[in-house]
Amino acid sequence: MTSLSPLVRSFVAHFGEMGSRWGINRTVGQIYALIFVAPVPLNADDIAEKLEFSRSNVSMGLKELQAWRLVNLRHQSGDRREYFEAPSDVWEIFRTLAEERRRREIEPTLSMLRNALLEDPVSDEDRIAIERMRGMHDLIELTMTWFDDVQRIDQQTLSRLMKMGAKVQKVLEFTGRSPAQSGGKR
Amino acid sequence: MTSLSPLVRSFVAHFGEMGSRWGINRTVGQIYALIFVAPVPLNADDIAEKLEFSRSNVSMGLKELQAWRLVNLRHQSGDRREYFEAPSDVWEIFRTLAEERRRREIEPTLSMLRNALLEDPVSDEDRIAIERMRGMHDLIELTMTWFDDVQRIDQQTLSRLMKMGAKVQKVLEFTGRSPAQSGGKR
DNA sequence: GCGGACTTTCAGGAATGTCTGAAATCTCGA
DNA sequence: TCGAGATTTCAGACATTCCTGAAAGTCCGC
Repeated sequence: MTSLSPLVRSFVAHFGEMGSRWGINRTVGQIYALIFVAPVPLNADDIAEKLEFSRSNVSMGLKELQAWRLVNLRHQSGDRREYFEAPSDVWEIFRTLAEERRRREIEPTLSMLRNALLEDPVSDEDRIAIERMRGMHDLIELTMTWFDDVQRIDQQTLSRLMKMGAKVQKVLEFTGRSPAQSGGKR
Repeated sequence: MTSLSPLVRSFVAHFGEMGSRWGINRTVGQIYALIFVAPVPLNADDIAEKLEFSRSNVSMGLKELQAWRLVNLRHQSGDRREYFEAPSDVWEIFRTLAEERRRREIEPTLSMLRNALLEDPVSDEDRIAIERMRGMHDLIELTMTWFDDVQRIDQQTLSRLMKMGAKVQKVLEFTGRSPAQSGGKR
């Protein structure tokens, strides 16, 4: 196997960088970038060789990517090694990422906030703190409900909706739903 | 100034944790959490005392929060110190965060991808890599355009739209635009 | 149940990132 | 211009995270 083309090299480097800004470690980002642009599934040795990482480092990175459900395993006949590939559909990757982050980070945050909202404020400071937390809780919850809904829309329609952007608002005005009456601001 | 209530303490701790998972350092997360729930603007000494950080650590944290435009400065008459507060509107905080992340991370990524798309593939592998990168580029660009649009919708309408969730799809079917013909897989 | 191909685990060294106190800098009133 | 209060900078101590090679583990055909 030959070494990386400059094109792929720069892509890989960039996602290593991005990964580390998003709380994913650099090598994991690089491994994923490589798998993503590869024309065929790769095995751990391929990756170690191309990125010049130790074999064990690659093993750990792949394990992490599997925990994030970002890679699919393939087997090639007559070869016992495992081959890894990324979904070629970028939407799917984003969706998986969002789901995992939600499970790992958003849900625990929501549950911490819910607990806080049940507390009896022992002071004025607490009372105000709880008020603020409620604002955050409500926004996160609304966003998550919306996200659930949106996930059920098929991709084509979603694409179309997104391209409409703000125009959706116009369409909405025809639905008869009282236009901006009372409305809980905040 | 008395020490933190258990309620606030756990909120602060949680956001320290979250911060470190999102590529923001722990102390910065804690400082922001404290400012967010505080009933009044805080100065650097208040923060250092309540969180038991060194004064200089707080100074650096606040500088970072300012760079992210997440805090507003206040001055109190007869006091030369600077007081910091967070917007009490959580939407505004999220919007600012999204804008900054976009500027710092998404835009550079888009520009790297655009450069890649202009390259002449020197091999089959490159050709496929470019194909994949185009998919990613297009999705990011679509999302960003959509995001721009959505930002222009006022909060109340946006809230209403989000609560509709997938129902928006139904409304769309009345617009005459070919109703989900062919049907996007998945 | 043996041998070999492949993978994972793990202790500890390397690299990175964070936090501090001391000193420098800034700012404003007198 | 001075000086006191307030803030920032920065070198190095400290802490965390990452990465590696060696060793152990797993799996399968025979």
